[in-house]
Parts: sequence; structure tokens; C-alpha cells
Amino acid sequence: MREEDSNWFAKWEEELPKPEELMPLSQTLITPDLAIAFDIPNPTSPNPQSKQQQTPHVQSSQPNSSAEFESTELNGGGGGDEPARTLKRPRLVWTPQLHKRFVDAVAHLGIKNAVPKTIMQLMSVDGLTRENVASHLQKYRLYLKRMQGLSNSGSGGSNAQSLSGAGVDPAMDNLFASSPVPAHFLHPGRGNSDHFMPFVPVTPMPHHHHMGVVVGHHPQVQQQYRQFGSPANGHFEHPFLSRQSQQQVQRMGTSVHNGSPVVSSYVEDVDSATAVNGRKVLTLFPTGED
DNA sequence: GATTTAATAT
DNA sequence: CATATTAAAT
Repeated sequence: MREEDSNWFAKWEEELPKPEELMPLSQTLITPDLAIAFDIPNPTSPNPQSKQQQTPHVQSSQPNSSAEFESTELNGGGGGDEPARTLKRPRLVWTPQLHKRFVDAVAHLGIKNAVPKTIMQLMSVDGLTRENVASHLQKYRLYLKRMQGLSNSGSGGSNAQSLSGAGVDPAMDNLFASSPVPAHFLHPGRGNSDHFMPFVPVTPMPHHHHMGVVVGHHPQVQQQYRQFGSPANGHFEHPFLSRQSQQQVQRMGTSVHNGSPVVSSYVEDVDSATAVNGRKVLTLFPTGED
């Protein structure tokens, strides 16, 4: 991993602030169920036919659920031992974006509600299972813990290694580092130990977002993910399977007139807008559901 | 072969 | 749900 891949950002270029739509995650906070409960028509998908309003179930029976790893049948040899129905989920790859979503979700949920299930639901990333989140969550916790231990120089600065420059985190490569850890995570109980942050100000940008999970794709002999003209060799593949499931509920009782100049947000910081950004969003918060 | 990272088992 | 252990991948 840490082998100088020369330029990991080369890959990031594909996943980072590329043409990825930023997503506020706040608006997404409204859960589908809630939306349904409120009988809110979906602006995004104005389909009167309520076939399946999008239940958060993940991988259902059909493996080829659009968002899953698309296993292109590549059987020319005749080996034909492709376990067609064997649902073997390849390895899940936590791309920075995905991780950011994760962190955002946790941040907006608060430590208390930051349990795998809730996180998973909040993330609304298709193909993501609770196990995935749980596993990653634990890793994330460990990461935070490690930081706590090393980032207590008395200075109010909560930012750990970011600017200090001191090599503080050998273990953390560049995944967690990329995500702006929302502070409060770093110190457990300091002054205010529990409930605060009714809802953190997130980026109010009404952006759509498609998220997908990425699965490993270079294990020796693996099916080639037919990319759009991406040569299997030389160049990388862009790891983003998007699914169109996210529904956005924007029509609330109070619409946010963000007349404030929140523009010029996505520059390089991309989604660093996750906090300091003038406007607030709606007052919705999934305190408890399901 | 070691380290890292996700999956699985407890 | 949290933690520990095992498995896979790099």
C-alpha cells in the first residue's frame, strides 16, 4: 500500500474532486421512509407508480443490481467454471469518497448514533452492507484512538498531523488523512461529553450524488470490468459504479433560500464544505427510525 | 514475506 | 453492536 506508488493521487484524480457530484448528505438525511411517511412526492423521480419506493435493502436476489460489481461474463476459454450464482462478494474497496461519506455520516449522526446500521442507512450507498460499515467503523475508531493518544499537546489545536508536520501517523496511510475528521471525534469527553451538535452544518448545496461501491479489480485473474474504452492495460479503471437510487427530498415545509453566496465552494476543497459554510440546512434529523 | 485492509467469527 | 481473529490483497 504504502509502496511508493509514485502517485496515488493519480488514481485520486479519478475519484477525488473529479466530476463527482458533491453531495450535501444533509438533504439525504431525510430517510426514504420518512419521505414516504410524509407523502412527499419525489421530485427526482416523479413516478406516481409507487412500485418500490426504494427500500434500503441492499443486495437483493439479483446480483446484477446495476450497482453491484458488474461481472462481465468473459468466457472464451471454455473453462466455464464461473460461479454464476455463487454470490461471492469481492472485496470492498473503500475509496476516499466512500470514506468521506462514511465520516460525514458518522459526524452528522454523532457518536451516539454512529452505529453501523445507522451509518449504513445514512450513507445510502447501495451495495454496502452493514458488515462493511461495521468493519470499517472499527478501523476508523482505532484510527481516531490513535490520534487521540498522539494529539494531546495541550494546545487547543485539534488538528493532529495535518499541519504539525511531525510524523505522527505511520499506520494511517492516506485514506483517513484525506477525510477531515470532525474534531469532536478526537477527544472523547472534554467538557461536553455527550449530546451536542443537533445537526452539524453541512454543505447545503443541493447536489445530486451517486454513490457506488467499488470492488477489487486486480486480483490476478479477474474479469475485466468493461470500461468505456478504457484499455485494460496501462491505464487504470475508474472505480465508480453509480446507481440511481438516491432520492432527494428537498421539498420541505421550509425551503432554504440560500441567497447567501455560498457559491464558489467546490474549488479544491471539494467537499471540505462539510461544515463551515454559511448556510444551514433544514431541521431534519433522523433521530431514530427503523 | 510483511504489512495493510476488509471479512468473518465470537 | 463491539471486538477479535482470520483471510485476502498489496
